[in-house]
Amino acid sequence: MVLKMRKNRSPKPPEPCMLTECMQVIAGAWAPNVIWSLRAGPRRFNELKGDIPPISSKVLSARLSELEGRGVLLRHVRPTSPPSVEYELTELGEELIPALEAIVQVGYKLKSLRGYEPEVEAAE
Amino acid sequence: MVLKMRKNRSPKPPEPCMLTECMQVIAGAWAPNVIWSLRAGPRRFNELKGDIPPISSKVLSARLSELEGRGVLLRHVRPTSPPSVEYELTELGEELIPALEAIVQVGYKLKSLRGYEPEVEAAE
DNA sequence: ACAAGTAAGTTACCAATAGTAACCTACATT
DNA sequence: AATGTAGGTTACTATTGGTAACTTACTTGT
Repeated sequence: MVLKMRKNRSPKPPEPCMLTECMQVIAGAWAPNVIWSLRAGPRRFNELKGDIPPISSKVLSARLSELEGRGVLLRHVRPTSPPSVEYELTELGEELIPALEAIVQVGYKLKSLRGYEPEVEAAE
Repeated sequence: MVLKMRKNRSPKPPEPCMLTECMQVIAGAWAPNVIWSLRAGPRRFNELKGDIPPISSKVLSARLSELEGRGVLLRHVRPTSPPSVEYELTELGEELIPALEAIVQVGYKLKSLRGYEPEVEAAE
């Protein structure tokens, strides 16, 4: 018995594109966390680094300038000494919050679905 | 004038962890697209590859076995000739759909925010 | 006066992940 | 016999991420 490939369910898919479209905006390591940390207002470089402990300066720096380039956040240098830099979400950046909230909700649900920790035992 | 670092807004952050928690489940290239393609029912390897054109066999294969390992989807071999393989979302996998829907919604919103809003399907 | 601290990064180096293209097995059709 | 199909794997390269040390210019502590 030979199989035939089923057609694409969406022959000229409009939606997968939209998924990819949005995913590209929040792409890159820790990008969602950065946006999430900024949701309640402006935040400085080292504050963000403290909010997201396992992130390094290098990656945070890279992510911030990418997100700035994509119009998700603004970089604002303040004339303190030493100079400090504040980042804040743009209007576009704020559009992303509902999606991140949905992801956080799933986070909680996954925890309760699993119920227990799938800790790996020995056996290598 | 010297600055003091503001405290973490969430001193023992429960929510950033939940974000990361869920993001790890959908991590890896094209993982959200794979889940999205499976949302309406089971799908075979080459069908998925057709749904997500720029994905390669290698990456699709890697993503599918990771997602299987995380309990997001099931792999089911059917005794056709040549053997065919169907993938389908588990209950856990279905929990992710609302978050992906939220991301898709943002995708649409970004398009209109940016201005180029070609509701017409013209000219490729 | 001089050492140490701070903010916001950058740099060099290495590891992990993703992309590209060729290849594989076993069976079916032409 | 040659070609096609399904579901991958393999080798190789390119891009991304992680670690740790270093930088610049100003401030504070001893």
